[in-house]
Amino acid sequence: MRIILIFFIRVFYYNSNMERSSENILSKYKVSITNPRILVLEVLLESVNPITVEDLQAKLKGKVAKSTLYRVLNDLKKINILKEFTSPENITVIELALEDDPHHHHLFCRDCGEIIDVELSESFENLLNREIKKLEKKFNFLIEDHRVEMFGKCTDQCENCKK
Amino acid sequence: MRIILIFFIRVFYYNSNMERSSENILSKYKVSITNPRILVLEVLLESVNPITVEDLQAKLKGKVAKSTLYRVLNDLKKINILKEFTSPENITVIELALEDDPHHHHLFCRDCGEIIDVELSESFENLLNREIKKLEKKFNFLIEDHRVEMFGKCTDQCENCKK
DNA sequence: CAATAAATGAGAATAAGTCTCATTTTTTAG
DNA sequence: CTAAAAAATGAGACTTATTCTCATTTATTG
Repeated sequence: MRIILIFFIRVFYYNSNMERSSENILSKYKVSITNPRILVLEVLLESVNPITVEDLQAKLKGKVAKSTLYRVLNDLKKINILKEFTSPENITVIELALEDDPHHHHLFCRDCGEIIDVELSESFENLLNREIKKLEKKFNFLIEDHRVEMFGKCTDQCENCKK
Repeated sequence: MRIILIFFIRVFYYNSNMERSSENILSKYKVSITNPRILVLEVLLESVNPITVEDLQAKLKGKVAKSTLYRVLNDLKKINILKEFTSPENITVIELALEDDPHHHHLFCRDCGEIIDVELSESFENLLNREIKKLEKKFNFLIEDHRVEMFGKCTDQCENCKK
């Protein structure tokens, strides 16, 4: 009994960490495990919200060459675990999107540049999916992905905007 | 009576054309009326769907200098009648958004790069607005604008994708 | 552990967009 | 209608984000 329990604890522990370690992510997608990739993934895993390439570069403190950094980002895009989009000021922003990450959208502050991940209600997503089905018929399109972006100002809770 | 009728016909004719001529748009927003601005606006007025800066440049056939083109685009952004966004391939795309233009969203074809303006149902927009109100409270945010982007493939109706 | 394949770093190259400044065009005021 | 002032333009230099090249290093495979 005790042995069985330990076994399950191990399995659980293993799985819960599996997903989130850089090495495991890379091996899961059959991408060779290299230092720059690990370092970039570590920064991205730590980031709660999307970050700019500039921020990422800063957090890497020169440990990864610029050319390599962009190459790694392209590698991650290719295996479809990195999403890239653009802020209202046209700055490229990236975010890790692992398979089991929840579907979400983005809220942009025009004043301080902060980007917040937000989840919309299930009923909203359902209605959107129904709208999408209508559009697929109307335009003879196959719609594979969508995103909702919202723009505004964080009124007082953010450090930058308080100024 | 006849004179009154002619008067109203004139007023109607005047107004219905007013909105859509480059000169009238510029004077409405108190922006000086110059040739480059007229030319750029004419191309944008002709475009049913959003276009890339490259396409715009091509349609202007060298009649407007590159620096001027970007300046004019920035002028139009400042008076808030030009919207700018980014395709999935990170290409900047622009679209005129005059006051009385209907609220709409965008459908992107990943294969041919086509971008289609789409309107979503009123009930969808209402629900989205309710979601936005919830987010404003939750994040202490003032949300001023939103957009929904959908990505996929036009399956057979588009000239480029037929290939 | 050696051979092969893949990835890296450094910096050159590219491309989108901005800036500068002398000239031209537009607006304003008389 | 015209002259003076203000604003916009064109040409090309400049900036900045991203990609490319290639010699060297690191990972993978057998």
